Amino acid sequence: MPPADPSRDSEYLDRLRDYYAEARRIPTQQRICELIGFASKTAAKKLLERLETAGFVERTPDDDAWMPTTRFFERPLADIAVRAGAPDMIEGTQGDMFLIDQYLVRQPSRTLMVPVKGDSMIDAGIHDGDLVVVERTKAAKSGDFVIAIVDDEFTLKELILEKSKFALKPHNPAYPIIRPQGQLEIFGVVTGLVRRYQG
Amino acid sequence: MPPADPSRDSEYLDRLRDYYAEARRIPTQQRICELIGFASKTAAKKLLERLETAGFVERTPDDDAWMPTTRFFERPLADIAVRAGAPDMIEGTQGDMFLIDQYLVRQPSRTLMVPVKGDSMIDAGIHDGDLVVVERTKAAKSGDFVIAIVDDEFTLKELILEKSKFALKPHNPAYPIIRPQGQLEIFGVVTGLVRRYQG
DNA sequence: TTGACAGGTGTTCCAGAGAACACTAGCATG
DNA sequence: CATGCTAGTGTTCTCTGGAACACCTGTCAA
Repeated sequence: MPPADPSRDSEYLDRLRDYYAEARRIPTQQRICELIGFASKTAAKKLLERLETAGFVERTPDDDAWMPTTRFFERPLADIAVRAGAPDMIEGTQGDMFLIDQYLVRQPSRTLMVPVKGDSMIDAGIHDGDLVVVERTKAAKSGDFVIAIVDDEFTLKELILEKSKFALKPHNPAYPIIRPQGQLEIFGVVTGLVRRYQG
Repeated sequence: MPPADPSRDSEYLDRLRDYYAEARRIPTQQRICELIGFASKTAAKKLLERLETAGFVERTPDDDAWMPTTRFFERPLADIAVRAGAPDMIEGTQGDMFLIDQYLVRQPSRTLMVPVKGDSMIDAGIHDGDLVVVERTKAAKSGDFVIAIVDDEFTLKELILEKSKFALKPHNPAYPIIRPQGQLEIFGVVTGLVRRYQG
């Protein structure tokens, strides 16, 4: 038997990551045995349980299968605060697509992307040309950035509570606070933002 | 029996997408029945086969399970500039579809995500806690936002040309321009930005 | 009118995925 | 030295996921 190497699991984890990149799922216990060379499924099961306590995988909500956590995809996430030198060890890999999507979108069927027009939210770091991730169902609360419908126009503002009435506050001193007369119609809540530089 | 509705599958697809967002896998035939209301697993199987020909799912390399394709992760892109009233037209599939990852990442193997620390770029709309998309290969040019290595520390600044020498300019008046003595080492070029609101 | 097809229901059957349990070899620790 | 923990092997059992097949019923086209 090989000596107990505490860093061996990270090598195993790499195998699982490679498999996930191809098949987009955590391998079965049987396939883990093939991938790593275990002779017994129990070893695979225990490995998964170790990876669970380490925070790389977790049970599905139905508790009938394993799923990766965000830490599972963590490889291309560089920690610039800690690292000194040795930048080459943090190369990204092919299979890590859809990390961003999963980071931003919780309920796909209720989520859409909305391009930002204008600079009324510039002081909140939301620029013209950015794309905001909008979740339609979410109940908007004071302090949320929302897409509201004012005079048949869509507008992105912060929802605030002013004397127990809702109002829309731009983040740009050049624009006034919007205090709607009747009902304030909220199209959706901004849950994320995406920006692309240079072309 | 309900009338054959050609757009019914897209509603089913939404259920699968929501399930995938939670459990990170295509549901089993049995669970598809629960999610949608099918009484027979065969209906679930045929649905998956339809979605395969439509290009939303495919078989794993081992041909023992279903996995999502890139089309599975497409999000609707709303054009609020056109709007005028009818926001619900965006519900349908007719609008443009859009892949966040593809939008931000051109070369996955050369791309990584870097969390932003500090507020030295706040005036450029880059906040503490944002994630920037960094491409390692790209040749940096004046005007680019770059991750540079200064004194063994990673720092995010704008690369500028000052008297035919490169320097690093923060976008926050509280910080000074960095004029490196010797070689200025560029780790990568910022090609995108991702921000998540509320939790 | 008559197919043919699409989208379902219902049923049977089997492989395999995972749980559970007993057991073992190294390695640390008191 | 005993003790216990960790990371494995090997085995059995159960249950479920999926394939296959027969059948049903609206819709549309010829």
